[in-house]
Amino acid sequence: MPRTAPSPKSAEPAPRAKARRPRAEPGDVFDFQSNALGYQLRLAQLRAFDLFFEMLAPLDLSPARVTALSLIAMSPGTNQAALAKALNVAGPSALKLVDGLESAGWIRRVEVEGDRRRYSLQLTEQGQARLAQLREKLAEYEARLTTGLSAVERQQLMDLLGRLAR
Amino acid sequence: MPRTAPSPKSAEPAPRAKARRPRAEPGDVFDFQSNALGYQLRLAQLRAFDLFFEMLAPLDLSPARVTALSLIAMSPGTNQAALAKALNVAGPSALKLVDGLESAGWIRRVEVEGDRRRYSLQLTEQGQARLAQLREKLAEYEARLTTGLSAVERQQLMDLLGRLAR
DNA sequence: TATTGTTATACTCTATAACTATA
DNA sequence: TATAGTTATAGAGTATAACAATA
Repeated sequence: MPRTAPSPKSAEPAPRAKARRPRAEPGDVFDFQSNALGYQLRLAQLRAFDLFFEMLAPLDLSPARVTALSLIAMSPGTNQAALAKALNVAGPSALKLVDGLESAGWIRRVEVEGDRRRYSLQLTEQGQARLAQLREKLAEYEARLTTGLSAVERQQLMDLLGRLAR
Repeated sequence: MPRTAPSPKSAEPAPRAKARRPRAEPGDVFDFQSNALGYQLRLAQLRAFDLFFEMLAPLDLSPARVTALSLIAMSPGTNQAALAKALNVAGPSALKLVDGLESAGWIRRVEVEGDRRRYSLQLTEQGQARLAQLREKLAEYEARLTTGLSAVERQQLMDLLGRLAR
């Protein structure tokens, strides 16, 4: 992604008559990035994802899986339909998240007595045991993501983002 | 996506012995979202994308296409290889962006005399004419995205995001 | 040999529609 | 009839590998 201009060109000599092509510079009327919040958001998101996968891929986790795992940990016994609704994704998407968490050993599907249509989603013993490690990793991730920001600035950023997503 | 807790439960009576399941609440040790900047970033990004497509789909544009279009408008005559490098995407991805912009009537591939391998990417007359409209739409998009933020807060957010993506 | 653009292919994430088995 | 979970399928986005034409 083009983050910034290659270099300031203000010190360059003016173009000589027709010797140069009309090549616009960042900051001109066709520069739809430099002052675009949507674009900055996209770049920040890309950086956050890169860092996330770098740090958490060894645990077989993606951002979406962590969210799903967190919901299951907070509401043990929940089912896929409730999970899909809470995550605001379609049924098959929730199913894949559950499949992923299950094959990575984090959770298990348990039959529900009284309703043979649904599964109760529960942490495995291994998953339970690994939650502490995950919490540490996530704290480390957040720390690295906000390297260079003070605690106050980090909170400011959270607040401003929250007011955006409202 | 689960944005906030359903409601504060602090006013509830304490659980009676074994009458309740151990159901954790947001803010507890398994809540990996509430205080996670990465998560807030994801939500804000989702909101930004939704709004973008709502407002700019009629122009056959996606965020990536706008970035590509902007680069072409700022560097008329550039080619796909240069575009791919500037966008930090693989060749076939740049090709699809160019295909999309071309079939939407924004740009055209022009043969380059002296090097029959490459195309010169240029705005069409129609594309040229629609740039002003696009600029307006993007300004309106930014305004709607930051509804509720002051100009100072918007700039703060840009700066903080920039320091994140560094 | 290297470069430009292209095609073929694959993988991920997302969605909808249709199916099954249960309720 | 409605619900829970699943399968099949499709589309957007990304990537790599292999290829043709040209330099």
